[in-house]
Amino acid sequence: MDKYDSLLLKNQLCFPTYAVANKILRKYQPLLDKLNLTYTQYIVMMVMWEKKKVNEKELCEALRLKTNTIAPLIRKLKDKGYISISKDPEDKRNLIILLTSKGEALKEKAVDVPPSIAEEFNLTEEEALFLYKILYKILDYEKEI
Amino acid sequence: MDKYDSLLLKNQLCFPTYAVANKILRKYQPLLDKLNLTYTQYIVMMVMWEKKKVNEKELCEALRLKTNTIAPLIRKLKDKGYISISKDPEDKRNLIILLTSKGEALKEKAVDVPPSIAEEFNLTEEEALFLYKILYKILDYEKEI
DNA sequence: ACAAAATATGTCGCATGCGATATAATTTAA
DNA sequence: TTAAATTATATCGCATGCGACATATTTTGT
Repeated sequence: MDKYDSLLLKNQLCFPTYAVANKILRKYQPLLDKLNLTYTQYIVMMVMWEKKKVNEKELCEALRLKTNTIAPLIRKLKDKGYISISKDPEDKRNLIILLTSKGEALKEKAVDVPPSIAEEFNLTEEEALFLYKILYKILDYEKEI
Repeated sequence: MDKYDSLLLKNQLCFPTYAVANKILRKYQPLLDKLNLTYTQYIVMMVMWEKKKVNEKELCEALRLKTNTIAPLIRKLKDKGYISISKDPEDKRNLIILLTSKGEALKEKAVDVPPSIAEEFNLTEEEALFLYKILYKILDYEKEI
């Protein structure tokens, strides 16, 4: 075991994770082009289709993204008419984000979009399930200090 | 099974893959700051430490990235003095990218960098191996037409 | 009450990644 | 042989993601 072995791409989990994420994005983009959505806009819409109403903090938490990524994003979706944005009168720090009827209607077109990554990349049911479990284990893990 | 179930974040493999990749990047960045490298620059250097000499096409293939991502990147690494770039006299379309001695020296500092993602996120050995296998299965899979 | 801390969101600058397109060099095919 | 196809790389414009920092609002501590 060479002391530099950990510096080989093939010995690092970070690299295939990063490369697979890129590969999946490339797979989705042409499908999402038909909806005139980017991938990030698409996952925002997925949250909106599910929740109908959220504030920005909830959106950040659901998507594991920061406010400085989300803020410009929701403005674009508002411009497209899929969501509305307003201040919460109860607590004016909060943004209330609502799914519009136009946004709701987009859901019909979106049903065709999500390719099953498992099928797309020829994974077995077992592999897909295992992958799913491990990824969420990583996502939910908060290292104790 | 609702027809919209596939539009739930929790039913899609694409989302956790994307979110985990982001999470890993956030984990690496502060460590790489000490080397004054970005993550993408870091994985280029990993290839260079291993191969010493590549052309741009080989780099793109190793990192599964496109030339329009790699091109500006290698120019920055050249500016930092870690690699040299020249035309191949044999075939002037090719770029020859060489690790410099300064780049080689950086390897010493980089040995400390890679956190074991498995340890970092509390995965078992078995989980890490399985994850690794599935990710590379996806990366290497080319759908037949 | 009211200054200080906490919370939610926003702006800025940087570094990606990508598709579309362009350019230069080499290979191929009629 | 030489125009067309292929190959390798570069440029442009767009949409992220992020840390650092700023702003507005609410809560907290004394």
